[in-house]
Amino acid sequence: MVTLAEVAQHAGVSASTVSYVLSGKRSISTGTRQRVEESIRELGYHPNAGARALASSRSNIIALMIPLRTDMYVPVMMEIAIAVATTARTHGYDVLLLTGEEGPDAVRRVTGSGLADAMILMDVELDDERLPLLRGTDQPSVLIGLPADTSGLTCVDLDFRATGALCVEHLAKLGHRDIAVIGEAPAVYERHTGFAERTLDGLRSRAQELGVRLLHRPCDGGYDAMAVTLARVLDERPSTTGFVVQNEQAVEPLLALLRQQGRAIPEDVSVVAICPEQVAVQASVRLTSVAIPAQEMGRHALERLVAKLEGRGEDEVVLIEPELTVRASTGPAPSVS
Amino acid sequence: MVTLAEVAQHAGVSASTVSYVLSGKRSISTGTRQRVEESIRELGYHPNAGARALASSRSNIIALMIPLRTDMYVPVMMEIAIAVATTARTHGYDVLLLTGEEGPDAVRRVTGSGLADAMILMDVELDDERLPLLRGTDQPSVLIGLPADTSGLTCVDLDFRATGALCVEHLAKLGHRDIAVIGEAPAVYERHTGFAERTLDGLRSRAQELGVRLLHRPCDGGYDAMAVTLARVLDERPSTTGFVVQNEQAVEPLLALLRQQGRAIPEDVSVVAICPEQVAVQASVRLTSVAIPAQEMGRHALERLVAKLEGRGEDEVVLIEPELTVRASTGPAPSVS
DNA sequence: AGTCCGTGTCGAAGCGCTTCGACAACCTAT
DNA sequence: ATAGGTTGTCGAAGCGCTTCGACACGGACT
Repeated sequence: MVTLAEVAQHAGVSASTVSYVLSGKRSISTGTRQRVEESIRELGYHPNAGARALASSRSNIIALMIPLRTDMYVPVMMEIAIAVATTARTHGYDVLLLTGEEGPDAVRRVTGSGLADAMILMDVELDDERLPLLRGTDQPSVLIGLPADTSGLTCVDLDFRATGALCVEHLAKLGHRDIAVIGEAPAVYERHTGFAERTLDGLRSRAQELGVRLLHRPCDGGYDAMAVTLARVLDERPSTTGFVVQNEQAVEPLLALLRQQGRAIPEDVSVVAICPEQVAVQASVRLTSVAIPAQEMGRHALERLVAKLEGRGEDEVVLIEPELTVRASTGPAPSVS
Repeated sequence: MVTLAEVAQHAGVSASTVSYVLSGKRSISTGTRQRVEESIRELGYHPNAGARALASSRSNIIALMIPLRTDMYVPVMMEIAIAVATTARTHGYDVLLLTGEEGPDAVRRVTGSGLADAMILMDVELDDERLPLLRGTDQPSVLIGLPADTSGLTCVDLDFRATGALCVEHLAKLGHRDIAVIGEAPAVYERHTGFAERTLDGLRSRAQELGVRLLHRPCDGGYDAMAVTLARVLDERPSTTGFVVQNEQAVEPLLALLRQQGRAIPEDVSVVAICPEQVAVQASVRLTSVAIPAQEMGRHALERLVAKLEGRGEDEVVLIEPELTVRASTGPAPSVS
């Protein structure tokens, strides 16, 4: 294990000089700098993380709390996590992975121990129990997702209300007057995860504005659940010609079931999905969809956080503008015959 | 920020005593211990991670390198990562998330800086360039996946060779004599990720033993790729009645396409999948499958690693026994008519 | 010539913890 | 009673780094 002191000796300078070469916090003559850098390379020196953290009270680590539930919108979570991790590296940070399991205690532990300099929370509930802790500490944090009360917090999220509105708009413009919304799993609503409710809000209010009828049903993933839900929907509103699906895991089942019933997409029914790009493209019908920009969310969150760490950047709510991509799953509503 | 010294003062003992209460490395009288513990609670003390790491040269952090590619077997990766993280906590460790992006440098950085005490590598290639580094350091590590040469390494993986064998066996026993294997994406084979090749090995050798004909085709995920692949397979081997699918993303497309061609599952063709339990259960047909035990792999890997950190535990290769669960997608081969 | 300032370097203190050796106090076996 | 062993506690020395103040030096001013 090579130490700063050894590098200093090798380069014929003092330890502090080496430190300043590394941090750039004081000016160093070109000659000295080069000599030091050469020594560092030659000896294969890596600064000791613990010592650094102790002396500077900065760990250069960012904590990322991901939800424990591995059964929901997994690819999105993963993509966000990866985006956070890779972006973090470009700013000199590493990422500590915390699962929701510990709950609020994890926040206490991390801030208390100086393990991380800042944290990113995913899967934020409307009234999340971790929020008071975040407000009560001066450790910077960013939420991915939107709680009910965002005062004093920095949040990054897709604008799900606008997303909902966009979907309705698209279908309405095509002449659909009866739209069914296949929502997330009931558990998601029960947990009051904001995004699902906000999507619904956006759907409903735009539907009302446009005079479109909306029927919303939560739905678990998988074929069986989707079959039951679809049957109920069509029973209650046989005139339904447009679908908005928010549960990734229900997308493919819905398409298959519709097809199976002899309803052609998009001739008889149109389907808009709210899902990652990849799902929309790989589905059995190229889906008109609003993409969930997981990568962008992760990157954004991290960059906001770094800004806060560097003293720039206020608390603010960043809502990413949704974009609807028209593909092959939507078309004009069938004319009433 | 409460320090050890403050706790010591509050409890009326020396700093070292508090430290020993915390670590349990020396015996402490019950009275003293209780007093100290009370002070800790009262003051809300959390040991400083950096100081601890510096003094003890142990960070209590485990690095987890996950693949960068977010488009492949994502749920499996995520589940492993979560299992690693939660299991780590039960042993007092935290998990640092590294993406493959940095490549071998990440290994150098982490071992060099003492950022982590040990590491877990996922997505190991047969001849992975990180392996020499691992062998050259005394930092413990565990691979999830199996490289070509496992000497001096600890590896945890599903026994994919046995998995392949199991699939063929099951189909053969049902009377299928012509089996098509829908493999992972071509890119996976090109990267020489061991598991895909080992599965194929197992499939082939058992097929030969049982006198079954095998046709293997790599296949990207999604409908289009699957459609092309399936057409080729059926063209080349019209007598195919059994399928083994290894690419999660191809499962549903395959089922849909078969159905679309009027081939009933399992009456006309049988399908065995190698995929996470959830995929098998949620598919449009309940799939006979060999589960990829992601959680178990993550937990196992972590526990091996902790064992090594504690001086117990040798280098060894742990192959998890595959289990085939019969569901509704396989049945007797149609009698030749 | 003397003063002032900016630049580059160094020494030393200290971050909060672990751990080693020392030692007082007590208990047991002679 | 005395030697020998436990048991519980303390003080002090670092772990490897950052950072502050000091200072030497040379150039640009009066």
